[in-house]
Amino acid sequence: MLYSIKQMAQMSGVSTRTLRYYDEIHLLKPTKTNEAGYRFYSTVEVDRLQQILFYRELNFKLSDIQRILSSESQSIQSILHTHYDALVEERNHIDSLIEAVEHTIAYHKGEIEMSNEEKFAAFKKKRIEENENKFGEEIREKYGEEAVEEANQSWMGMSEESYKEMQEIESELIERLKQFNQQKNQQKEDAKQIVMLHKKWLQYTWSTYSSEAHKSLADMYIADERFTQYYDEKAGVGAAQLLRDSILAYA
Amino acid sequence: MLYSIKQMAQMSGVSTRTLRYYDEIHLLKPTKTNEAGYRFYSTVEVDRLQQILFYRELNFKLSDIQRILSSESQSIQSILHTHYDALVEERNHIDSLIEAVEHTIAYHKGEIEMSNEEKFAAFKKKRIEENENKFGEEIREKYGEEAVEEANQSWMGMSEESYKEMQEIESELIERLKQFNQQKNQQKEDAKQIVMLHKKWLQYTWSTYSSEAHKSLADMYIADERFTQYYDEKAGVGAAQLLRDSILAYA
DNA sequence: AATAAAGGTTTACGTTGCGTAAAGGTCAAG
DNA sequence: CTTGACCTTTACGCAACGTAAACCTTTATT
Repeated sequence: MLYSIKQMAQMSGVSTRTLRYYDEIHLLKPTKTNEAGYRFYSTVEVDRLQQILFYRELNFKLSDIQRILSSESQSIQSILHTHYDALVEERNHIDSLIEAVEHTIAYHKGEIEMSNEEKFAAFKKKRIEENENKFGEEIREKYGEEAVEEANQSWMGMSEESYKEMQEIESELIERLKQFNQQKNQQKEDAKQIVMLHKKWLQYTWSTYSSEAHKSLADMYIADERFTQYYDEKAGVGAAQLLRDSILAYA
Repeated sequence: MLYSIKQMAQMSGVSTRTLRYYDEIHLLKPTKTNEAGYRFYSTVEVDRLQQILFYRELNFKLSDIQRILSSESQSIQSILHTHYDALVEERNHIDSLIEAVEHTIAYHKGEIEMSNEEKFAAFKKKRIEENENKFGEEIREKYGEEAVEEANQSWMGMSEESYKEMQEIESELIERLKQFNQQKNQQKEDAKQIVMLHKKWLQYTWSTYSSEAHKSLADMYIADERFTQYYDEKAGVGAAQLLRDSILAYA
């Protein structure tokens, strides 16, 4: 008993396109073909197709099904387990997504009035993520995992008040740097002050301060254009260079 | 402060390709472009990108994100809810998949020694599915939902013994049909016997037998090439036609 | 100022599993 | 001999980019 492609499709509930595709990728070949190229399937292929569809419903990729159907139970086992693990992980992922969407919905409803602290915490978290993406890799290489972790921890632990202080210190630092940058006769004392301010600012997140690390950081300021741009824009062109030199001299 | 595409990418942790793609689909355009075509982004785009990534992590499609970011909270609500429902459904689906894969694993381990009855049940289930795909629609139209349901039920309720009897009856039917088909002088009595056997065979699954339905079914035998092929192959060319005529005459 | 290195651009194919035409042969039936 | 019904191959479309090719700009270095 031979089935035409359409009969085969109707019997199994798939499209003829699917059968041609499976032929194309060598997943399921017809027993024979016509002189005209017509495909014909026997009961052997019907059974194989049933198996394919079984695994397909379990979300297996066709390439995996391919391997399953042409391998010993040994590797079938491992494929099944791998797939199982992937499914479990996916479920966990979706679970967390569901939770997150629930929160988002509640937030949009206005049901969750974010408190100031929560907003601040979210803000800090965002900053850390940004910094991680910006410099995380380089900094970890230079100062090690723990230093970075510690810095992030102290960031997250920082109160809104401390943050304001830190901001103010930075403002002063920049103001001084600006003036210093415009001076004709630059005073040693001014440079020292600036370095002090910068140190103070750093220590808000960098509990294990050392002058070595400070100098090393200063080098990065120049090496990385993003630092340079930041200070040059805020305190005038050359400010980053000036800050670096000052740190190297007086840290 | 303007960011180059690479800076933007590093800050947010996406690839430059992604940013170009988002530009291409009008999801995130740079604030300005160079004479040379270089893209530059401002903090506005940084924030928008953050939002995009937020929703992207929740598995939203980019087209949905597009709509979310450019619509009032009214439609945001509905998009969120739709997405939420989809996620829940997906989780349920995955849960069932996990269960199924567990079973499959156990089966492959040989832990589940399928009893004969279970095997038989699985076999019957498979037959029904095949039949549903083959003829389900047509038969439902002709005989109604209940008739089909009932037939399937009696199928599923059938014991292995009954099934063997049924098989034997079919064997005899086919044997008789074959001989009848080869006879020169076909005897009325032989035809009647054949119809009887077919009726008996039918009644294993068709508890509400009527000669009307039997005749109607006979017409289908000829109309559907799959029936025709089946009987012609088993009992010789012309057997299907013969069976039909007999049924019409003596049912 | 010339050159190398780094970064930018567009174009386009590959991925997964088919759906959906388009253009054109083949086969059984009237 | 002509319909239809069914078959074939070819090929674009989808989602969200990864990857590579070929080539132009900007920045850094000599």
